[in-house]
Amino acid sequence: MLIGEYIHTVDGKNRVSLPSKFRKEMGKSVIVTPGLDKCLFVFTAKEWAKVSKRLSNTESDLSFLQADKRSFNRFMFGRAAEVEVDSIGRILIPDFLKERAGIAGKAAVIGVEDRVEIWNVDMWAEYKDRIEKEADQLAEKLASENRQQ
Amino acid sequence: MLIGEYIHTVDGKNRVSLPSKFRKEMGKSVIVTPGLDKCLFVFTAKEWAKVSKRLSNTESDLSFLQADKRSFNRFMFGRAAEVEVDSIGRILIPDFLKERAGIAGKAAVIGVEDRVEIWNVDMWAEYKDRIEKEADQLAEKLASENRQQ
DNA sequence: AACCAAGTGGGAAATTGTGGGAAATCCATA
DNA sequence: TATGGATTTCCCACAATTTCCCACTTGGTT
Repeated sequence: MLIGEYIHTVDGKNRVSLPSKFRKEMGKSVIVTPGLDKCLFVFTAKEWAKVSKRLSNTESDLSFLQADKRSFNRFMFGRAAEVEVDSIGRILIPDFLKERAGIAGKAAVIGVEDRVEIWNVDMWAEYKDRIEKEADQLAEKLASENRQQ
Repeated sequence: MLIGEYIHTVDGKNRVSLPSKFRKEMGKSVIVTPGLDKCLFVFTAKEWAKVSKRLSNTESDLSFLQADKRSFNRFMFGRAAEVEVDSIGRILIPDFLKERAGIAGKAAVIGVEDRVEIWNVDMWAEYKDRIEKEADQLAEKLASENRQQ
């Protein structure tokens, strides 16, 4: 399971070290995609297989209108990149993704159960503040939704 | 069951001894997360599995499509850390968690049934005071209600 | 008093994160 | 097709941090 927060540098060649604790699980090749909320998602090959299968399956129960779905898939697939993990555990962030996430200098690398997210450090700090404040409300809400199921 | 209060030092390398009475139950690897009231929760691997399963609701593979779930997962996993218990029963508190809990020098290590909590000593003292006063008031209130009957 | 267990501290070794140079590849142009 | 330049890939090196191990101290027990 991928968990925890790490602040790593993005060097002049757009390389970011994966935290050593993640390396085993990440394997030697990963998929980087634009994520939701202005971060980047990094999936293991295995997770990506799951995700892409679910997204491309036209009979899936995802409540997308077909047009929306096409757009979303362009967003996810069209801008995804398969990148190699180098011999000492770094990945290379393609320019357009780096730009999209507003990443430069330092980046927050976050383990979120089965994927990794890469954030602009400041945005991550802000985001954390916000979710912390909302946490209690959110927990209650999820709990009540659970109850209703 | 984990019970009792211990004041332990957090040394220059961010290490804290688990009370020897807790060690057997904690195993060799635990999960540390930000808890409520600015303390840290320390779960056994087993407890964590329960907690995270209950909260993360993994039955939908694409939970990242829902904003609520994204937030919550980042909250749960992004700020947690899996840490090894060293050969003599200490754990290492990651900087970002230590900071969040305002821990330095000394920390209160509290057994709370099925998890351990780590507190800034002063905050713990205050919290205890408050609970105790509330308990007193509550007792008095109950007593006076009784008297009036 | 001697012993044991628990908590604390610190040194040495191993690992991790970072930077940068050299080799390989690609691309445009002559 | 050959050439020069730029970019990418691969590899090595350094510094800082982390990990591992051992030793000291304290307090309680026999």
